[in-house]
Amino acid sequence: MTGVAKPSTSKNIKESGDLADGETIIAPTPKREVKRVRRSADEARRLILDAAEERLAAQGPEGIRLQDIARDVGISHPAILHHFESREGLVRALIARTSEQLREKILASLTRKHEADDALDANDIIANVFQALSDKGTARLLSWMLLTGRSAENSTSGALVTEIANELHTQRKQSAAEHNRPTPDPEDTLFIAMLTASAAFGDAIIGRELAKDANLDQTGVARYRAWFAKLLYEHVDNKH
Amino acid sequence: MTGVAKPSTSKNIKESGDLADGETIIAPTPKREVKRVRRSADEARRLILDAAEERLAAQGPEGIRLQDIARDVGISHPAILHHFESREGLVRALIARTSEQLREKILASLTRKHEADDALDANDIIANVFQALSDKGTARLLSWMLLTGRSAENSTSGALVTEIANELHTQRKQSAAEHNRPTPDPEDTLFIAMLTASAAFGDAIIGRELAKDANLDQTGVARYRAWFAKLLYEHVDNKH
DNA sequence: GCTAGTGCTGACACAAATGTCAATAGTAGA
DNA sequence: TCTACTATTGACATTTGTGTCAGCACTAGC
Repeated sequence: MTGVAKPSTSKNIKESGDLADGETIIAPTPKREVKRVRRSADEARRLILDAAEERLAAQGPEGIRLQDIARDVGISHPAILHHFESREGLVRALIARTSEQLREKILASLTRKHEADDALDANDIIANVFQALSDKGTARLLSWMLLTGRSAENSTSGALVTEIANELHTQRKQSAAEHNRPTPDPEDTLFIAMLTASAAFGDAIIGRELAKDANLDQTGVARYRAWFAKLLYEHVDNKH
Repeated sequence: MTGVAKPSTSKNIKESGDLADGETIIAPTPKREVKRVRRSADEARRLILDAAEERLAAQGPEGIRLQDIARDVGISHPAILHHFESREGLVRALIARTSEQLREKILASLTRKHEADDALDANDIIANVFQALSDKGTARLLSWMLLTGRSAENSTSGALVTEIANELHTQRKQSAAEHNRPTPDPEDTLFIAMLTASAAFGDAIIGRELAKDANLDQTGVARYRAWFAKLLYEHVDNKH
């Protein structure tokens, strides 16, 4: 979007920077009259992160450009630098927020199942995990983080799998005890978590391509995920 | 051998630690005396792509910078533009080459198993697929391709899964016929291929993090892949 | 109403990367 | 050996994006 032709000479002619509203171009735009919007720092940060997130999801890593994001929010790009110090700071903040959101979503999904009586409804959990990674380009963001070597600064995504595996294993042990079955192998549970994470992650990135190529529509994708859930479920069922 | 030191270049020096060939750095090389190296166009293209591939694997997408790659090869950056027209052209060529190599590797691995008597040795195939995607940052490249929306131009990666699924299904049908068993569901085979692709793809990107976090060493990772292969194998065994 | 604090802005400085161009120099083929 | 072809180069142009700076303007606290 915003394929507006540049003035090509210098940047002085630029009106107010808001390319969205057409009226500002024609009108002399008495800037003095416009009341400058002033938000709380938290609110401003939130809006900026939202815009950055959207850009990232829509256009990939290179979509994170201060000028563009600033325009989306309706502020000038130095305002972003004011709040995040640098582009790198913005990226880090975005990664941190996204990771935390992912963590909350997935753990919530797991413990929700835990409270319900049926030990683990693989179908729902799988669907939730796949969904969480696909939403808002979360997997894209994390993948970019890994691709650019920013993983060292952020341990959330890594630690998450162990956390999940532990939670899962607790449930499996409990379920096994209730049915008088032998305790499952912890590594088996870990591998289930790892496979789910990898598969969901990969799916969030190439899933669309795969589905398109295989001529799978919405329901086909749903069948695929259900198939995967069943695969795991049957494995668990036969195993313990 | 361009020993020309750019005035006040900042981070190029810092990065030079991972250069493969040391000779270009050490040699003082008075420029006038050096015989200009002239390669065939194909050879030059190959060297440039190799360097780009290495940069990409080591430093991520942003590692593909004409100046750096040119320095790696030992040429000037306009030479790259001469051979690939633009940076975008280089990227496209790299994607094409990598996709093709991946395709060959995986299909070779599949048909190799086909020739051997045992229908499909899941262990080997899985290992090969995971390996092929991890090598040289192939998955990273493809992931970047998808992240930046270049997927439309390249159908290899997408079509590959269908191709694999077809090949796999042929083998399954054959195996089923030999053992007087009912024909397997084509979609089941497709899902196996999709899951394997997603899992291997995801693994190539976050696998390192997952393994590190879960305290899995080399053998642990091998166990994980074997576990996955077994999971599929058992599924196939129970299914048909 | 006044003042301090700070969110925010325009203009500019700066760096880095891609791309252009005319000229140079290997090399194959006559 | 000569000639046409083209791989290759240094210098330059352009673009684009980040970061700096001094000052303006909104709001809370007095």
